Amino acid sequence: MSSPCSRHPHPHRLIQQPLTELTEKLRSKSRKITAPRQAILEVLRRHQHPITNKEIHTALGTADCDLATVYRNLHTLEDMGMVRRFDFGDGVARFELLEEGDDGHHHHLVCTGCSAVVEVEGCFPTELELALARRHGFTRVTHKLEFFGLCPKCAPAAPASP
Amino acid sequence: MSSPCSRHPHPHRLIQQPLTELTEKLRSKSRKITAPRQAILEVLRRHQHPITNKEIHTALGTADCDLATVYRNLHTLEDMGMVRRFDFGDGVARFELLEEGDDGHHHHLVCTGCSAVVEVEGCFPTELELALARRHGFTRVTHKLEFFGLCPKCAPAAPASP
DNA sequence: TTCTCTGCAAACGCTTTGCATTTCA
DNA sequence: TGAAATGCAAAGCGTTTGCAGAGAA
Repeated sequence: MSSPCSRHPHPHRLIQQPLTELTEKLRSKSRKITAPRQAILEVLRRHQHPITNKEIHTALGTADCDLATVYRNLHTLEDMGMVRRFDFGDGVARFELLEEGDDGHHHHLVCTGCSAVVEVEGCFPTELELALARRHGFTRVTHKLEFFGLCPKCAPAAPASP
Repeated sequence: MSSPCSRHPHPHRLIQQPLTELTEKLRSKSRKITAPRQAILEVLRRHQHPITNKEIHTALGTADCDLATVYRNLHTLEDMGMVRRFDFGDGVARFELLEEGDDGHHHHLVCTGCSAVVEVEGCFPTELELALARRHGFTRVTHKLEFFGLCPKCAPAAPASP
């Protein structure tokens, strides 16, 4: 890919951060380390693609807590910069745990058939974004970019197309 | 901008299509030309940026119809390819009327302060998208891309930043 | 007359919120 | 003890849907 941006240090989303490191971050901002919160972090740590509140809630299993608590915690974690919100355009928020020092800026290729997700290394070229900002006098410009298509498994089901 | 895509024949969104041409398109697909439908098309024709169902409903004024009718009509128009849906990530669908022959693929720069919208000429380089599709074996790959930032009017309100 | 569309009202799914209670520090 | 977090239930919001009646072809 010709012009990947530099904001993307963790292309494989393998969260190496131990749970203790995560809870430490909570402690440092005087947030309490509760059972639901730890369980939610564990679920996020195990998943390498964005997951919804409901999926998190289901994945909690024994460590079950109220769905509202999941929502509240994801807001908290987002505010603290520990988690990043993604929008696949289906009206449901999805979240990924962030590695230390990663701002989480990256994109996905989502199968419109089976919802399989591939993490994308490329990014909208930064120069284009800067040019755009300059041209219209905007500051603090970012972008949201997601790709959609049919994965190899789902492709045969649909009529031929490039 | 280095690599604009070719799918964007109408950068200024000045809808020149007369209402009769639009209703003709409806007629050709055996959809009825009703008062609410005409009024909705008129509203869309007058607006050069994506607007929400509720905004359309409000803009109807005297030609008022049920909000559900607005929703239903925008689905119909979308299915017919006369309108394109956009998602600014705030959980509300927005629509733009399409010119004949335009598939509506373009992007926006949205002010996070006042919601001002600028239509963007640039696009994610097609070659990158194709490379991405090839690499992961996906077909029919498209993307959703929107830019967000602070417009000149809203910039002073926030602390200095590039 | 037939098929589509509309209004109305109810329901839906995701998300947020108020409040009393519990839990962590 | 005090601040923060939780469970529960209700509400909020955008959107969809069922149904009976109205309207276009």
